[in-house]
Amino acid sequence: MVDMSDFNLEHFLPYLLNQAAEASSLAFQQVYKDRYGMLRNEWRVLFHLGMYGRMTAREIAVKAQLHKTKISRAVAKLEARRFLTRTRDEADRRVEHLDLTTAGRAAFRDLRQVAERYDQALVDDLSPDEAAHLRTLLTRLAHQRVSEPLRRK
Amino acid sequence: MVDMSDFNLEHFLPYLLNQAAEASSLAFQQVYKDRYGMLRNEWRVLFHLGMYGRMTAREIAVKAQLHKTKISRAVAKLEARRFLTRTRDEADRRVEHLDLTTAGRAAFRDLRQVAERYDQALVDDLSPDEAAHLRTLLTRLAHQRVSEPLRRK
DNA sequence: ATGTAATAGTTGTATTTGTAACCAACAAGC
DNA sequence: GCTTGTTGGTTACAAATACAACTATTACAT
Repeated sequence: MVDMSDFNLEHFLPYLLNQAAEASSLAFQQVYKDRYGMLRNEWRVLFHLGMYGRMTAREIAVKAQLHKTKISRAVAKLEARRFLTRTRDEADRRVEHLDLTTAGRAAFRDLRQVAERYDQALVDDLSPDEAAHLRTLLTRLAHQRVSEPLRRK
Repeated sequence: MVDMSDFNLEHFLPYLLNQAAEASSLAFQQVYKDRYGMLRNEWRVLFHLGMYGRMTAREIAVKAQLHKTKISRAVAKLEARRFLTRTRDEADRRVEHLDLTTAGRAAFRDLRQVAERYDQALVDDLSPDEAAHLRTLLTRLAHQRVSEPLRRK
């Protein structure tokens, strides 16, 4: 038999993860967009600074696994909207340190609270163990790098 | 205590799902881009037609949860590259039926094979039960619609 | 039959993104 | 010192996306 395969698109992990990511981000995205006019990358930068305090663009890029141009643009927007300030490092003048302003911290706390409840709602019908396990698996997938099995034939 | 919260960004499901989706798509994306010059939506349309046979744009949009403009553009590109053909429905002349060409089916089979092995590699260090459970949870998340807990305060 | 609404699909325009090239500051070798 | 390479961050331009408005066709109500 030539065309034998039990592949199922609906079960294909990259596809499934994308669908789940998309669906689970949708309503939350609406909140930071409507309340603060933020885009995804701006929200991410805000949360990194809110969670971890002062960071440089590069540190955020590494931690969030985002390209530096995305950070650059997100930072510019957040600065324009007075959610953060930049401080040039005097020892290494290439680097700039980013800090949330009072408004930035307020936005962060507001959105964090939304995120917290939203996350809770997402795992509402899972047992705590199940939810924890899910997060563990996803964390592993998020850091896994596959390259071997893609060579031709 | 004013600013009390045990929220953890790295555990926030929408964030985690996005990271996992991004990471798990990366290498596969490289393949359909390099081999066939396809974008994500084109790959998705190709796979829907490959998996389910003749469909209309709207049917794909519903099944893949994609906006119709994305489908429209992906179909146009796939048609230009001779991976599919359109046939106007004579009974309802608004509708067009999409079919893969021979080249389209060949590309599909090639990529499906890659996808199959790639998926296998992703769950390589999971037990079959664990992998199945993961897919079940993700499927549920992909279809879940949360809206309640986002109202302010 | 005729007017109104709904549906399938496309297109226009403003935003966003991706990629590469870029600038400025530092580091290291000679 | 200079020259070469690296790093932190920005910018330019092409490509991709979102959203609304659009065309064409069908359905439905009167």
